[in-house]
Amino acid sequence: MLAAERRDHLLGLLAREGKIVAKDVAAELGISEDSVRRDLRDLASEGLCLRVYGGALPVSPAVVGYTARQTVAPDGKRKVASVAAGLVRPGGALILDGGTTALAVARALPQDLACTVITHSPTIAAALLDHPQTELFMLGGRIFKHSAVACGAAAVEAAQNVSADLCLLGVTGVHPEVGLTTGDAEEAAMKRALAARAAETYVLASSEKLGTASRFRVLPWEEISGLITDADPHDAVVERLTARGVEILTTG
Amino acid sequence: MLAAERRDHLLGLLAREGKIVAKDVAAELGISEDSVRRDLRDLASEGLCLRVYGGALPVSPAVVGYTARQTVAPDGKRKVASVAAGLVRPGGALILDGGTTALAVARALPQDLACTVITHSPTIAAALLDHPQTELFMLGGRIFKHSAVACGAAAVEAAQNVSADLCLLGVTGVHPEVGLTTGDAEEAAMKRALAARAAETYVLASSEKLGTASRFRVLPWEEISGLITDADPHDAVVERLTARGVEILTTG
DNA sequence: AAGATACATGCAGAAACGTGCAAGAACAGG
DNA sequence: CCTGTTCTTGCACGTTTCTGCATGTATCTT
Repeated sequence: MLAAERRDHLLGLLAREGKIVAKDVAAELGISEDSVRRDLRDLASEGLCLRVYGGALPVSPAVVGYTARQTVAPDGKRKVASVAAGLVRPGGALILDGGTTALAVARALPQDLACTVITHSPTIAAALLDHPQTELFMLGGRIFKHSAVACGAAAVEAAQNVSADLCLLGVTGVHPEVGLTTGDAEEAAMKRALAARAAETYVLASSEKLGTASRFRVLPWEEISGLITDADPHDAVVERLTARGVEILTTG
Repeated sequence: MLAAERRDHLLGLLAREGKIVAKDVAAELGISEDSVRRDLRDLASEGLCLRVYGGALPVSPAVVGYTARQTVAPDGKRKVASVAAGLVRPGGALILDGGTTALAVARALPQDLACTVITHSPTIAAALLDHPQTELFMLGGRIFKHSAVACGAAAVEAAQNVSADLCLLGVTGVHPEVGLTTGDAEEAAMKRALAARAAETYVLASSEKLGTASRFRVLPWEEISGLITDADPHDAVVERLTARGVEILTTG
């Protein structure tokens, strides 16, 4: 059994059954539980699954379900979200990506802020329903379960018809050389489409994502305006990015 | 059974039935009451449920906010939803309208039903994210706050590109002569667009809507396949509708 | 007030985890 | 073809986490 084959099997299982039990898979494939755990750890680090005690679950950041449902985002994400929310101008238009950090941004927006929010995430749209002054525009399309956002041809096409002042993107990996990456090709394409429709694009990246890279590139550094992170300004990765001319907004 | 899976089960139960009895769940899942209590304590500490003596209750929607987790539908709506959910065939495609009754239908769909659901409601999309077998398609457009669904030109246009076996519509008024009505012109247009894309259209109407009418007409009786209601089959309005040749599905 | 039920806590066995290590396979270069 | 390197895999070990039971306490019901 090839390693890649095994990973595919795991991802298939995750999509089909909605969960992976390390012990069962090990028995089924006749390999050690250690290998399964190693694979799951790798997949999780690429943002393709969510590791839990005993196995793994589909990565569904904002999904109603399982433990991924953090009502209260961890401290780092909240701070990043709060800085990002500060970039939104009254009367302006914001394109908001999916994911937990973006959801935290939606929650951090003042209740009575009068602006337009464009999103492809039903979760974020639902979260903004109680902002009476906020004009909401939903980009439709096929919903990708693992990321809980609309992706694919229809969604990308829908994105062509909007434009905004600011785009806030969440990603899986932030790497000085590789750029911004994510674990799914369709998602990457969608994020590109979103970024292309805004005058400025900022990336939301809590510190644990710095220095990591996933399979699919979203954008090179040249095409983004800046990075919002809770990492230390003297962090090695942050300094390499600064040297590359990337504007860094920290939560300090 | 994964610990995370158990927690999800609890949250699902909370959303579906509006309460959790620790003893019952323990028996149902074949685990100790202590584990259930521990889980409930954890969930409560995250603000995901309200711990009470003997079990737990959902937290108020205002607190959780972002998810579809509003209070449980009243009994009548739940019964209507359950009948409606029974119309959905595995492998089929369903167009699901917005509104509380439609949301109840979404919740009543079996967790592992393999079908396609097309909706213009972010709330309903969010509610179906944890159905791994369900293909979700979101119709985008401007979100109308009072009804929390996408309406308007973009949404109607998006609807032109889909088709389904079944459309389930919620309305505000159900009147033997006037037909189906709702309070907003854009919503009415959207509902018409949805109905036009399905082979069959059924209307969801809890009994309190029978005999009432709102300002804008959605569809005349000729264009719908039937009505799903919890009203008595001998109700005056129901009998008038039967006389007009409308198929009535009751919850009895 | 008393019995019943639910609860928190401590504890022990079990299960899952991470790490280091060694055997083996795949690979590159000589 | 041989050799050294790298990567993968499974095992062993100590650690952490989970789960069910027992105990004593709090809360509800009658």
